[in-house]
Amino acid sequence: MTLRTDYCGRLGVDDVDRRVTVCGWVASRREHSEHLAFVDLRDHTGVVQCVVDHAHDLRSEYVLRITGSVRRRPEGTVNPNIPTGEIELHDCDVEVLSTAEPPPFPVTDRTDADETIRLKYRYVDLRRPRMQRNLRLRAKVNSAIRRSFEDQGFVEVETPLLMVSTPEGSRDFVVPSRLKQGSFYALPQSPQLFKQLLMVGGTDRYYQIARLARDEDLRADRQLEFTQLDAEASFVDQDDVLEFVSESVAAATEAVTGERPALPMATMTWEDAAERFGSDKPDTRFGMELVELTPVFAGTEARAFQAPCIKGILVEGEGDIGRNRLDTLTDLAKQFGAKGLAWFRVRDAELEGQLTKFLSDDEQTKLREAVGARPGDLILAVADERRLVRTVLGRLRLELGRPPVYEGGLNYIWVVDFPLFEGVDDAGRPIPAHHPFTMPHPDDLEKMESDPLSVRSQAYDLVVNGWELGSGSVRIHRADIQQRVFSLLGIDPEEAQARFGFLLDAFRYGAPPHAGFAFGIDRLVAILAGEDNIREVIAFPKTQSGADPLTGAPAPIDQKQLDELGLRVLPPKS
RNA sequence: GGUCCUGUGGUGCAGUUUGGAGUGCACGCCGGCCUGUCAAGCCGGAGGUCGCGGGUUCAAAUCCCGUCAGGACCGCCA
Repeated sequence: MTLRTDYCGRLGVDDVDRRVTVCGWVASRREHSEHLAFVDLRDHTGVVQCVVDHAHDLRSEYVLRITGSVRRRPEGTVNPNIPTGEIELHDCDVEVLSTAEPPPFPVTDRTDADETIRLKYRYVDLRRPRMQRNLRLRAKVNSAIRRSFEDQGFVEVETPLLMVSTPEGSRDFVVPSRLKQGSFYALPQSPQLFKQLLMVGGTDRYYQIARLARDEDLRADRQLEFTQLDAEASFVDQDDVLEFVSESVAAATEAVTGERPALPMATMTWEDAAERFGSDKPDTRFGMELVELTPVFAGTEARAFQAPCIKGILVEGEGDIGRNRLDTLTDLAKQFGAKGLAWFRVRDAELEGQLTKFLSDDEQTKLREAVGARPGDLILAVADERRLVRTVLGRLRLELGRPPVYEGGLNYIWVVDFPLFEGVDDAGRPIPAHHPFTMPHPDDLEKMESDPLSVRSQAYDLVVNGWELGSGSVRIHRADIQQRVFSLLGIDPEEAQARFGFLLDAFRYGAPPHAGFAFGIDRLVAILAGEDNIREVIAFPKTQSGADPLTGAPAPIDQKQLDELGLRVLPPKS
């Protein structure tokens, strides 16, 4: 026996003449006189209007239980703006279950209060329809993902929350051990090593909706703790992984939007993404692609263009851009590492810009043709090392043309054939682009030692609207290849044993070929919910400085707790 | 670690450029009136450490320095 018979927002004309009981919060009170008042009662399904004859003591956000009779509203008083606008509850018995202080901010979707206050009073904020919608949308996504993986034969396995700290990757959140003072657990940045162990353990197909933590600085799309769909499968290749992940993402999308994305999802090589979009997470919702200009200026007199690589982008209709804006863009380009930014305002017969006097007529004509410029357009170009040119222009492209992340549909795209290494460190050693267990591309194995930077890997990212949703790879399961990668990275056998010994040991006992993936559920849900910030789809998120205004975390702990852990806190640096 | 933006009754904002009385708008709150509203309406009222500290000045919400908090971004996030 529950306190209610119905939910507010679900009542309609079909319920006319029923005597119903609803529970909820006072969304608004419109008091006409001592003997006529309207109370809108809100629960997570919506609001329903209750005609109450004495409402003076029913204030905003009071928690009420109202029993009343459903009737059609009198002629001329129907409210077409709300789903329950055709009916109302009359002849109401009102029970005050709980009184309430006036809320710190309006509990509506119409205005947004300051986020600190919203987070401090998150329990009030969550009453807003938008937040309830986001929570429920997220639950739908989780459930669709689970169903999809279950249907594809994956088994859910939980992995430890307290694990050993490994030096790779992001900074670990660390938990002191009381039983072994001076030793620490780490919260998982990823279940990576455990899921590979599960493959060695014969699990065949594993998935998990995993909570993870990384002690790095926050962003609109990054929290200290976050949620990922994590999956791994044995005896599969890259295409299999793309297929089962695509299937689950499609199922989640369909559960929310009602529309199933076309499968298979588009793929693009990393090289293509870098060349055309200057990014490994290309936003393909708009054009403004990077145009190769190196041949155009092969023999140029212009010093600024005497560089290994020149690329440009066409900004349509911005030929009248002001000097201020150009200076801002130039500053941005420099911030991204460029030496400068070349710009050309496209006029009818000529180009206007700081470099035109150094360019031949032929070069100017070819430049216009190469980018497809028309009078009134703007051309931006960067000359430098290829890698730098790509990223600088890629970022300028986003700065100039990128719509909000949730606009223009869902552009899922797989980026494949990532390089195995993304440059070299100070000691000249290659830096792994993914992680050191990533399988090189079979066609490139020959080049591993001779030209490591050109070796592709069997690593792949899923990107949507310029957001990296997730990444994965085929893993190395052969000791000889693993050994070659380690030695390229300068990790000798002893060190490898010290760092990943338990995984390498496991592989000695029969490792199946395996591959996997993980994608961020916070990001997926945010985009599906039309939010550009993942905090809006997390019930209790943290601020950019990692604080929770509601609970006060992080906070100092008692001396007694420190003593038990054998810890001493240093005085703050001055 | 860095760059930029923001901080003004409970909420959202204007006022800061060009210093001159806490000056204004909307919502909310309290009281009153009001029998068909729906962000009800009308009348009245209360409510302020202009984030905090210091400086300049006859005078600071406004200018300067520092600091705290929030946000966007760079670095960082294999």
